[in-house]
Amino acid sequence: MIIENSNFILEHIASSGQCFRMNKIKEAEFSVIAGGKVLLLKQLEEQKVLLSCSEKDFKEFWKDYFDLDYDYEGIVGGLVTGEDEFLKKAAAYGYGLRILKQELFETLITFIISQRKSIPAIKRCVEELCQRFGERKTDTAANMVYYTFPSPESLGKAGKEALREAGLGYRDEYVRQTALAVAKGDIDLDCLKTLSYEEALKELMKLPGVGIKVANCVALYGLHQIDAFPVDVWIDRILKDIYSNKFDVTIYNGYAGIVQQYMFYYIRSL
DNA sequence: TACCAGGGTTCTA
DNA sequence: TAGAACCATGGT
Repeated sequence: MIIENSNFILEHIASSGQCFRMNKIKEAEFSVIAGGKVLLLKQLEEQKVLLSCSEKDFKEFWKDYFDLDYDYEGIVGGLVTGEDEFLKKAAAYGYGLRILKQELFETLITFIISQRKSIPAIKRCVEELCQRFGERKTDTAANMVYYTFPSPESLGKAGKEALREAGLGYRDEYVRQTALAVAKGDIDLDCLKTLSYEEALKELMKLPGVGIKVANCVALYGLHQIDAFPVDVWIDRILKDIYSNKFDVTIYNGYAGIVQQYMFYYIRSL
């Protein structure tokens, strides 16, 4: 099926460092694995995308996953015509970026893995985990064999050696213990969705390997707390070098996380 | 070959 | 309480 939507550029979303299982297949064509499904996408025009799924799957899952009901055009347009010179350039450069609504457990584990790793290394590591501990599936429409993201149970009972072989390094125990906590019900991920931003951060940071930065990424990409503003080494450089540590995030109340995403994407291109 | 990566935890002063 | 040291591994 074909959908038309403004501010939806696959190239930018796939390389924005918020999801690690969206890959470029060839020019303008991408695959993404989420929710136990695989989807192929092709950018036909700036506002036109071809999807391999049925209309039913689109309505029930992918539309929400790509947050297609939210008006990014208004926000990004506001930044482009705003007064902040850096954000003007960032918004123009990253036009088409959206904040995905990813599954909570996958977001939690992948961002625990992300610490002190480059994006290509994270993607490789996540794929390795899926192949070792996920479920093997075949999609006839996409003509693809793929692996789902592992369940909390399968990661919780994974051996330390197997996790090391997947390239987790010292994060192996973080992943195992966190997966175990979810599997045993020591933390109720669904319950996090009912909490405020601050309360959710507090709960997330009780988990091993989850500090303030990872918790903010989980809040933004997994809980869709759109005001979350994760500060990693790149954002930290911007706050210091561009804004002399005087950046006022409260100006962007209601969409700070989107601002953060455009900053991150732009600074990495420089 | 060095250096760095969407950091967190623990130790030390 | 703030800052330094340490952690394992892949990409460039």
